[in-house]
Amino acid sequence: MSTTPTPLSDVALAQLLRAHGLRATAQRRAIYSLFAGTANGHLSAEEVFQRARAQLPELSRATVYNALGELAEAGLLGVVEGPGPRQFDANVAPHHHFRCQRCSVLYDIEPEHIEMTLREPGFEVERAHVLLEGMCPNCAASGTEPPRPRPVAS
Amino acid sequence: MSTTPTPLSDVALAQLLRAHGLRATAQRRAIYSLFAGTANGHLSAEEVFQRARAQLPELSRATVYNALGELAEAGLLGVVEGPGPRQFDANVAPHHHFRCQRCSVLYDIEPEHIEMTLREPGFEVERAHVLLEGMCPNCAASGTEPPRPRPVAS
DNA sequence: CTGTCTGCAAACTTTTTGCATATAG
DNA sequence: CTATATGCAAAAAGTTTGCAGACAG
Repeated sequence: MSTTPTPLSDVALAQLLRAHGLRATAQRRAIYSLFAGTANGHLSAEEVFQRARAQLPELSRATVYNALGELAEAGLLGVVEGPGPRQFDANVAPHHHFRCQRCSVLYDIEPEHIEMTLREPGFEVERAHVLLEGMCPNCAASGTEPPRPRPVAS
Repeated sequence: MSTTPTPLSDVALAQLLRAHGLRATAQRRAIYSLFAGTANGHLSAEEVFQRARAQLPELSRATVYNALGELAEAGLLGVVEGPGPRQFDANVAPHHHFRCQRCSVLYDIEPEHIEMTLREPGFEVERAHVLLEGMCPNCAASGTEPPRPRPVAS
């Protein structure tokens, strides 16, 4: 469950970055490839820093924060605010989230799975984000174990 | 729009705090009364600190953070996470929020005004919070003015 | 009185910034 | 070659903690 996820070639990665107005540096490629490699990838800046440093030991936190900000601004990453550090999201399409109160894992919820109608005259809604909280299927299945604090980057 | 909102007597305030297992100190009364005085009150820890210090010059930030945490834990205040500092909310009942992208003001949205159905087997939803973003009636009315940064505590 | 709360200061976490150097295009 | 990005270090912003003294109940 944690072996070599490399669905995008380095070249394709570089093209993608350039297509979005960003220079294709080694750091940005390494950072973005972490997300491109994950289907349902939610990572904090610190997690990105730890993982990317495995490939680029020189990498600094400032660069990680800069790069994540630029990738988000370019529309290549989404941002999920919530308790604890900001989470960056490989899934750019509008969607919702479910945070498990037991294991803290953040799940994507496709917009089709939430039917929503708003009745509020005067408010021009541009975006809607639903944050669901409760018990995820995994934790619901594993009975009444003690809550784990926070999953660490593997 | 900013004059003497004191709908709860000091005594009632003290009783309320004690009823929730908290000692009724001057600091907690001052802090909680800021919220009790606002219908749609959303304040950050820093805003609370600034306003409450007007009544209690000795007040320290640590006490504000402690008190807000205790009030939230006691169920007297809600917490709204988002971009920027945590916001504390006088409205304890479950409800949603609308953040104006122009003026950054956070509005309460009553749950009745959002109809929502979730279809996700396996996930046991305990709470749902919708964050809407767009243009509030005020800003929509005032045409195309430049976006104000963030409203400061008056 | 006694346990809880406060104030102060210091530490901690997360994120941003300034500046000299390195590198993509 | 030049504008942009990086690394480092320092600072900013937000929040938590330890401890001695103060105060509610």
